[in-house]
Amino acid sequence: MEVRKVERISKALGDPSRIAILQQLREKENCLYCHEIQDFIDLAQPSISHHVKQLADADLIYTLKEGRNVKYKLNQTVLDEYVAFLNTLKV
Amino acid sequence: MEVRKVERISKALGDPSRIAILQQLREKENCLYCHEIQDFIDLAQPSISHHVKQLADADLIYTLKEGRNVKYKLNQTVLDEYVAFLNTLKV
DNA sequence: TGGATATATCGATACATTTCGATATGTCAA
DNA sequence: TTGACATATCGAAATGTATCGATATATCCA
Repeated sequence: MEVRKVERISKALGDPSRIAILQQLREKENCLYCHEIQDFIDLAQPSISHHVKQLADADLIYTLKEGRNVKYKLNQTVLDEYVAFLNTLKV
Repeated sequence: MEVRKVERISKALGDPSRIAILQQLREKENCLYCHEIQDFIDLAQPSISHHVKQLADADLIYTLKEGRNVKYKLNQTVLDEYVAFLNTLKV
């Protein structure tokens, strides 16, 4: 994995709201709707939109449009590749 | 692992200079001296000092004083714990 | 069609991080 | 002891990120 990509993913993971989104995504069996995020993150709607964009731009999540709703799923491949990179740092 | 800690580690990993330091630490068989960092990172000395501090504050590296030199080692336990946390995000 | 709902974008402000020169601290060696 | 070296800290400037209100866009439904 490219260093630039590792940087992007690490930055995306470096925020409590975004970590919470990923954790909730896991809780919801990998199917989280955008409007559900307001239930557990106390931020204005544009801020939430900003955070999911960071996660999507880092390819950590897929975004799937369903009418006027947006559904998210974890991109497990990218997460695995990130973990694989981290493991190469070990001796 | 606490979310606050995950955030700290992720932020530490979210910078190309700090990634380079960890990669070089790996290259050097887990024994990197502070003054060696200037050989592969083109930043002023205080900036390098700042970056290793971020890594140390995140517990990703140990710092060992040897006279006027400082030696770094990877904290493999913390890296493993971080990876373990990332794996809990998977379904 | 028109009003309501869901999400994204814009522009501004506040806050955090990076970077550096200057300087402090600590250690070695002559 | 003194001078040179290695690293850390400080303070300031530049840059990047988070947050919000306002507004745009797209979709649904009555």
